[in-house]
Amino acid sequence: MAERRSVDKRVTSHEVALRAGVSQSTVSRALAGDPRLSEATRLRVLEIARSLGYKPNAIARSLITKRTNIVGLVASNMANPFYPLVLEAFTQHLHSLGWRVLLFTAGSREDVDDLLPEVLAYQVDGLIIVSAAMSSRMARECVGRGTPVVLFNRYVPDSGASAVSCDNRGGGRKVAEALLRAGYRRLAYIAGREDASTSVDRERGFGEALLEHGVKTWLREPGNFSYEAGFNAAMRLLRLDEPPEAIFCANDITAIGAIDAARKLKVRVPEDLAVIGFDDIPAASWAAYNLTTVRQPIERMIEASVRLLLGRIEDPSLAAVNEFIPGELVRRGSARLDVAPKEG
Amino acid sequence: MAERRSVDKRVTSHEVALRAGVSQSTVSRALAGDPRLSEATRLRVLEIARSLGYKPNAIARSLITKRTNIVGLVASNMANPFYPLVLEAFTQHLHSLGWRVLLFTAGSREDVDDLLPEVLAYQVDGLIIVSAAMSSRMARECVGRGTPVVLFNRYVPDSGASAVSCDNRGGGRKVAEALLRAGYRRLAYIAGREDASTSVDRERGFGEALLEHGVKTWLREPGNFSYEAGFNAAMRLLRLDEPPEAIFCANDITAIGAIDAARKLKVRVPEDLAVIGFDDIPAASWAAYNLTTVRQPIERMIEASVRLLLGRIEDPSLAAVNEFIPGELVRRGSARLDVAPKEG
DNA sequence: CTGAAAGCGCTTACAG
DNA sequence: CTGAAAGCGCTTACAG
Repeated sequence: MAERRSVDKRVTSHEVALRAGVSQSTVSRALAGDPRLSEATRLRVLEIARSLGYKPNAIARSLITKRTNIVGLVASNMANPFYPLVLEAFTQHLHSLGWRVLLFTAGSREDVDDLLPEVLAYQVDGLIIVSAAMSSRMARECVGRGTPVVLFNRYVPDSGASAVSCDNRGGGRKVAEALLRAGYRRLAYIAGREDASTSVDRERGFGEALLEHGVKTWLREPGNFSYEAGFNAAMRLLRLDEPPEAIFCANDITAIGAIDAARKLKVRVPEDLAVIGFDDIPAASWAAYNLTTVRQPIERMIEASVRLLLGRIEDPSLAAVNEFIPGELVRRGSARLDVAPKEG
Repeated sequence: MAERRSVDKRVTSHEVALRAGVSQSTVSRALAGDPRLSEATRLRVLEIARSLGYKPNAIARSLITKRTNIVGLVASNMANPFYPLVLEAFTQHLHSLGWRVLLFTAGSREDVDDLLPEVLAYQVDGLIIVSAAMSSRMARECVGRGTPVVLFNRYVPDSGASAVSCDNRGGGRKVAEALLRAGYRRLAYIAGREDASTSVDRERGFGEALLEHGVKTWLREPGNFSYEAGFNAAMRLLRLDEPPEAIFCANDITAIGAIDAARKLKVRVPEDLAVIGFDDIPAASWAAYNLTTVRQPIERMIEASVRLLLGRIEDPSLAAVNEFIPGELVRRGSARLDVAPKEG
């Protein structure tokens, strides 16, 4: 056997055909399960394919079918434990449906715009963009090539992209109403990034509900969805001459930082201060925090996103759709929502 | 314009060639930056390509070059905040080098084995498997097709796969030695999954060092790397007639659960109990936990993994390599390592 | 029921 | 400096 072997020993349908004594087309048909093939040939080809470890080259198939069965997933902000959960749920859901995921990370709309041409070069059949927007130019580009887009926890009206989001505004309202009902009056909001619709919408719902109930003013601190921002913002709030009785935070990590700041200042939670977050990440239910929060319905949001995306991949004539899925207020120990507060 | 337009408007090199009045090969060369092309044609072609929004089809290119520039990344255990960080670092590092990431999730060796044929069908140039192993059969399969594999925080000797891992055994030793030096004697280990080399090696190093210093026995509880497992295991340990003075946990999440259990039982950390973790996830430095832990050097581990993988992609004759990178003991508030404990 | 052939959109020797 | 042609590994009309 002085025969030269190529370095890479990937087996092709031609080799299978050779050994099976059939044409290459027949091999292709056997693996595709074409019903026209005779049982005998099909079994023989399959057996030989198996013994050689043959699997059709998905790249070659994609070129001819013009379908890669790949979804591009643009993720962001892995420092917030909510998003790894989203990422994992997306990949598992898509895999179970036979799809592959090409992963990218991008923090801002600009990153997304820079990245998208690279993603599109790989001919992804669809695009999921988590928690980041895109320019209308790039949105048009996607529409132009017929690549459907779903925005997750973001929306860009008239972009041609579908969007699935937690009802952040409604969530903010629920928090405001629960706090008011429990007698809290002096309230504060610690924001996330100002360019994030999640934070903006949560704040908007919160403020609207306060106004509707006659509460005209409240405190506000900027933030960026991080523990440190929550810690520092709460420090500033709690050192005020008239500190807030309750703080609503743009997300759970921020709320956790706020709780630690309160403890550092010997402000008791919930006796002296109520803290409410948004997301319901695993740490929210850790005993040290026991955080009251608005739970984002991850499973429903993922399910809706995938349904909308695959629907438009199958039928490109479908219109873009926006879905807002309500979150649920999860009552734990960081706020006394069922009784009037101490001085209420 | 009653002309029919195809649904998908992806532009090809042929269209660019047509408009530029050159051959399709010339378009390909212009975009590849072939130096033989005249400046004039190159610029003209590039300008037309730009105006049409043309980008070469990476799938077609891959078919001919037999290189996809895609790395398959098999991730696991997103519930442990350490791994999203790893995932993000990998994608960013690979992207900056011009590589794409095809993402899969798998919890066990069996999952990996089931998944790998799908990954390989996409002709990935290399494979990174995070925190899970693979059968030697699949490892052989990868070697056979010339697809290099790097295992991250796992190793499979003689598999042909490279491996990069934190020096878990050394980390366990450091913890044991620091505790003994500080005077702790009655010690415990809360394990992770028994099939995880990370947990096994940490425990081994811990036990070895104890034995070498004459400590012959210690307590042990099973676990699974989760908060709940840490909480429950610590509950059992602390209710013992002679509870441990210090608990070393297989990872940070487990340690955080253990701290919360201690607090629930009014056992003070670190006064009555030292708790030490492994990973140094962000939550380890949250004020509520202030966890002493062994930091895994993520950046160095990622850098080494990518270097080993790409090295073997460029030169398949390179041998598989195992690298163990030392972790650093980060001293925070959950253990008194610089003084003898109360009753020491 | 099966095969020969075309073609997906590129890259890259081979010519000139 | 540029073009015509082959070919990557498939799928899928088109024949028979």
